[in-house]
Amino acid sequence: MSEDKGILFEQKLKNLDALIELGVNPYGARFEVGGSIASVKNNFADGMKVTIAGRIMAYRGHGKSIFFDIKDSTEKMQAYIQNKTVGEEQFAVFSNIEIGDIIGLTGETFTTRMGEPTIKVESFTLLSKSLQPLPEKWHGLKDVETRYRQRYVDLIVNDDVRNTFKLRSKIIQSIRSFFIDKGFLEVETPMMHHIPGGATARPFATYHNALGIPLFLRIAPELFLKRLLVGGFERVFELNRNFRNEGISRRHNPEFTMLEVYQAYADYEVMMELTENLFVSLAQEVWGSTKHVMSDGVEIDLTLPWKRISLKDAVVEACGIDFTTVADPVKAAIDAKLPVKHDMTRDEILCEAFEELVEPKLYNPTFVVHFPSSVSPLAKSLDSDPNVTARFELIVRGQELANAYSELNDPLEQRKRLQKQLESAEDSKQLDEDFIRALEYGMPPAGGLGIGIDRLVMLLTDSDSIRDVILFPQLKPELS
RNA sequence: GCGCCGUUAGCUCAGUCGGUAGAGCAGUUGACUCUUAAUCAAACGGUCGGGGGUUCGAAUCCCUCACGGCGCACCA
Repeated sequence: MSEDKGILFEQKLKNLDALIELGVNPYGARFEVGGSIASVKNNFADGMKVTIAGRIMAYRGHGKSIFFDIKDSTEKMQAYIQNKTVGEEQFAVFSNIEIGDIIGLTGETFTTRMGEPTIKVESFTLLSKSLQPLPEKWHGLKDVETRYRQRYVDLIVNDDVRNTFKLRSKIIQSIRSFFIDKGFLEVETPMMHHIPGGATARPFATYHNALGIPLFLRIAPELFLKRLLVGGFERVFELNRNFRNEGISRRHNPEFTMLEVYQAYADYEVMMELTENLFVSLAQEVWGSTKHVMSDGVEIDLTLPWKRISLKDAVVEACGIDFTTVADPVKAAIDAKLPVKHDMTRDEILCEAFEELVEPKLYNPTFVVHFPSSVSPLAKSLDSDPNVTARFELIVRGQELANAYSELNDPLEQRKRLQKQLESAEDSKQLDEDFIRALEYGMPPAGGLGIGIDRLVMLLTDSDSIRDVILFPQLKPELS
């Protein structure tokens, strides 16, 4: 005995031995399942012969008969086993089977006196013996740490968690269909980058032994997707993981799922329409409506059209200060009790004011447009005002859910902007020369869009934490 | 990294003023052939997150460490 797994584990090992003693293989193999429990229940009539498989979730023994609940990926239902139906020998085997075990069974449906659809077991096979005790049947598993660390237990026990992840899968599938139906090509670009680009986040660093070079997990796929525009793919999207070496919070996981979409000959306004249509179609699918009352009691209304406001106007509306023209922006910001530093630029203060005063209060979807060019190095500036860009952020429920712009396709301007950004960068960052070279071949004007999928799923499934929509969220190791 | 809160049986939770730890469920044994949070009976189950301190005595007070939650910071 190398490890003490507790008295319950020992007890279950004894039950396992008892089964082996009776000639039962406790870890069965392939089992021909006749159908799901949901299909049995949905087509229920007395006298049907059915074969199902699942995990035993509850057990009510009555001496010479036993009621138990069995659950598969679709649903839970009651089964009934009697010694006279299966014989004394098999009944003895079954009395060593317990909650948590996975079995397959064949039987005939009937309805109990209390009206419960039930399967009268005629034969059964043990498919997997469980050695760990399941959480309590009534209160279930609540401890969030255990729920995240041992998600498998969370999924066994908590149906709402299971449903959230089924919905997540459905949402992602719908997003794929939405873009594929519109002629977009799904592509996969590198996750390991020589030069991390497309965002300013801190990357995870790794090393390739055979090549002898450092590599970085991508912080965004943007620069590669634009290379594909240069290559002649006019509509592309990528739906996959990004990695950012930053703090973890209710809204941040180090690896998260991002959708990036690029459409040649379009612009940021086309991206707005695309975003609106996507969100509305997802809301219809998940909520059955464009409106939904969240668990905090506040209604989210995604009905079109959505509000549009410029960053500058949004800030003026919130605090009455126009940071783009005010004489001393630092002083004005300090007077407005904004947490600014003395070396911040006018644009940075404007963005700070937006994040502090505007963003948290935008509950219903709002396109905030015209971010300063200085903070948007990959976006095209407006012809009418070169200080701001053809860019929007979509804010819903106080969170940024999407970011899009008319892509800067002027290679000379792009080089200048990236160089300027490098000057202010803390650590030694490099300019992605190949990206510039690609632009020099000519990239069609295009609209580009990024959507944080985890946050979108949070919205649609009414989840407060990103950990509730990521199956295995990042935690510190549990070694104690 | 900082602040606040939390960690008691496998699970869900009590634990009073500092006096030596309890319940329900699960598990074990026994009874029971229509139960469904089945019921009844008995026995079992504890490193009170780890370590240190104060005290005659610590789950309880203090320090420290670990992990988690929330907030801040970080994050175009």
